[in-house]
Amino acid sequence: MPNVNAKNSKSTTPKRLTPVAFQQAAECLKILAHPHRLQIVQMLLEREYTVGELAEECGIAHHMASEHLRLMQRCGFLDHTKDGQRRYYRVIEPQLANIIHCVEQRFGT
Amino acid sequence: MPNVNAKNSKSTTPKRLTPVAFQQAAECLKILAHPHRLQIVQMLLEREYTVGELAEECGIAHHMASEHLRLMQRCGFLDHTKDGQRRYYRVIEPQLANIIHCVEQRFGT
DNA sequence: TGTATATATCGTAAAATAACGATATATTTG
DNA sequence: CAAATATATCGTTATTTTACGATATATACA
Repeated sequence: MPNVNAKNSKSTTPKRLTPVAFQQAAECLKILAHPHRLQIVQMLLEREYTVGELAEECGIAHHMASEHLRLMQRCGFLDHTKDGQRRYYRVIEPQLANIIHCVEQRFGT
Repeated sequence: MPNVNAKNSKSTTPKRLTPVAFQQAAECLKILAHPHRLQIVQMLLEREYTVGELAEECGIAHHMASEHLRLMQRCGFLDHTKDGQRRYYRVIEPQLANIIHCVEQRFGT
């Protein structure tokens, strides 16, 4: 049986992940796997938005948008900047652009 | 305000998705967002495997692997070929390779 | 200071998901 | 045909997720 994940491999090719890594990855993907959260991330990949703007665009209550943003901030997808009463959210996880791109390819048009 | 999703745009750049598309995308991502299913997909991107082989490698009961495979086949991620008692599963959704690559980049090493 | 606005958090109830034992089906082999 | 093997499905229970009203906090502004 070939060892697909040699300990001292110097290659940069993808490797099998540990059970803990799969666990963490699943938790993060689960956060993303929600219609409104996907829409929010897509918008934030374009530019920053406030909680209220995101809520309006998604057609949901403001406190629900706030909750979605809290979840995505907690798992490292997003961060925000305060400006008066407003909070401007933005994407900080680099892989999100690529994942949303996959979603657009698969479900767009 | 710029129109980011012009009806007659000829560009191939990503577009905002419809609510239904976000819904479908979320359902598919939810299927993927499970530690054992992620591991199964990673293995199947390498080559075909039987239910039993996948179950052994993941350390789960065979009937659980069967259930994961059924879910992923139902949403169009996988398909299988029968060979006697065995069923060889494989990936048929093209975007899965890229998504797993993102996961490996984010959670690997 | 009082009121409005923007955002966040809490408690709870409904819905979805996950895991598991038991059982079923299909195929191979003796 | 009977037993063994590989896979699939069923029924149930525990856990997680979701949505929502109510409430809280923080800032702006009159």
